[in-house]
Amino acid sequence: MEKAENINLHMREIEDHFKAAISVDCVIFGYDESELKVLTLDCNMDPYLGLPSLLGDLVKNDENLDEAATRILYQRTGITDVFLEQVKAFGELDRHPMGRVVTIAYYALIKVDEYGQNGMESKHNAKWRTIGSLKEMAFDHKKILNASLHLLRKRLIEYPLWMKLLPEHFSLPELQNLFEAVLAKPLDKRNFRKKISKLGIIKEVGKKQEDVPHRPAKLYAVNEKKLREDYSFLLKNPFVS
Amino acid sequence: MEKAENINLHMREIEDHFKAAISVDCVIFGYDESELKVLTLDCNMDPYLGLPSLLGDLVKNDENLDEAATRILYQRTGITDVFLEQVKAFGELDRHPMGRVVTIAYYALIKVDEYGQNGMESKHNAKWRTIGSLKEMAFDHKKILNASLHLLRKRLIEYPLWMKLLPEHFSLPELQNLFEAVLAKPLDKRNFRKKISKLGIIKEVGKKQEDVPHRPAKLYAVNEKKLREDYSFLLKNPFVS
DNA sequence: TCAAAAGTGTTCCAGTTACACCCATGA
DNA sequence: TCATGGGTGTAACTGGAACACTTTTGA
Repeated sequence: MEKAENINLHMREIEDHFKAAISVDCVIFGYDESELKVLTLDCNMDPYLGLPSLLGDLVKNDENLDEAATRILYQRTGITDVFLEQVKAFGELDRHPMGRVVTIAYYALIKVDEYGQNGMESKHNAKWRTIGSLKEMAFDHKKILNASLHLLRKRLIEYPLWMKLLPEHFSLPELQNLFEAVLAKPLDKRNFRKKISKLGIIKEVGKKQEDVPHRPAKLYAVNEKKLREDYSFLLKNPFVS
Repeated sequence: MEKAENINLHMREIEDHFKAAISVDCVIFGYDESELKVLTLDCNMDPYLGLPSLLGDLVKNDENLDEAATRILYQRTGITDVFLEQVKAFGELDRHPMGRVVTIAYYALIKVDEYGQNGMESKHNAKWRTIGSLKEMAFDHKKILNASLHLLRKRLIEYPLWMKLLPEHFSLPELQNLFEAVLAKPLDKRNFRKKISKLGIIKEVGKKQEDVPHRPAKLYAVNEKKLREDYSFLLKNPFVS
């Protein structure tokens, strides 16, 4: 009796209670020209007109949060098979001028060369901007970006996530530049190479850089076999376990 | 013109769009009798009748997520000044039988002795259960617990969060037991003591255990001065930076 | 032959692990 | 005096940090 009342009360609460819109915002990281970049739009909403914003959308009623993030990525970039991980929820009262919108932040890692091939950048008005150039952003997106970058730095040290940002063939100097760009600090070349080679998850492809005005670097690719043995979750499931 | 339309479209989307209820669920950790425990309720909702559940509530329209978590803690335990950190959002479609409820998980660390003094346990029907005993839980709360425990383990290694779980005066064996309970693995006594003493954030209080049938252990307390120097954020702001 | 970046090993220090015995207390 | 857990140091190992010169290519 009392229990049934409790349940009814609870049902009513959910039915009648203030409900908020739920959105997903994606911090889409790319690595290009030795710099870490984020895909942004120009905000078209007061009072943030013209400021860079992340790519986001409201969550639909038939998709869970991961699916919403995947959909947004696909709609905005045409890319599937993306590495995505949830960062956290942001729910300040005043974070959205149109009302209460709680947003779930995700970060994504994509290969800029594949994205560029689809020619999606101009189609969707999305712009790659370097991390350093993003001083002011729309909504609380700067806060979201900072939290995402913080997480990315931790993840990059723990897991070989860099493979999600690089083209199929890459050189060790490129890889080191990527680390330096993400971690925002210089690394020792010899120590870096030692650490990478001990991981054993890259292999030479027998090619070299071309058209460079200096000694060309050897090119490497991810060693899928070794990767499967040590980090199978990175292949199977795009979401870090 | 086009922009204004866009904004109107966006407003309408937020106004009209499917909105979900947003809740906060708290994984309240406590340490007692050499075991890591979680504060739970008995679920009174089908189909989870009688299963242990976390303490949660819907988020109100005038509070942000952190405030909601703090309020839930206070209402359920009477404790203020709690250490809280967001874990992540959980938003599976079928996670709540009454409809779409996206929940934001937090974990909290409280001192069981203070909580017990308030006599809140019986008043609120909340029960301390050991981690090991929680095999099946209501909703997706087992998943939430696992994610929270995972985060706690990482945090405990990085920061002296254990001070949030221990009484004012504690012994080194107690502290080591806490680590072993959270990490679920045995630690070497001498190495453990070396590491703790090198941190320099605890000091002897000049007392010993009483009423133990063996050599009594020395009691320690947190060295607030050193803590302020090294981890001021743990005192100022309950949320990990 | 020069400029520019690629590539390569060794030494040192610090932090982690492994390990065994004596001590203080109450019964 | 015995049982129980508290308290202590050292040696080997491992991972990270510092560091400078030779090689390969295109211009």
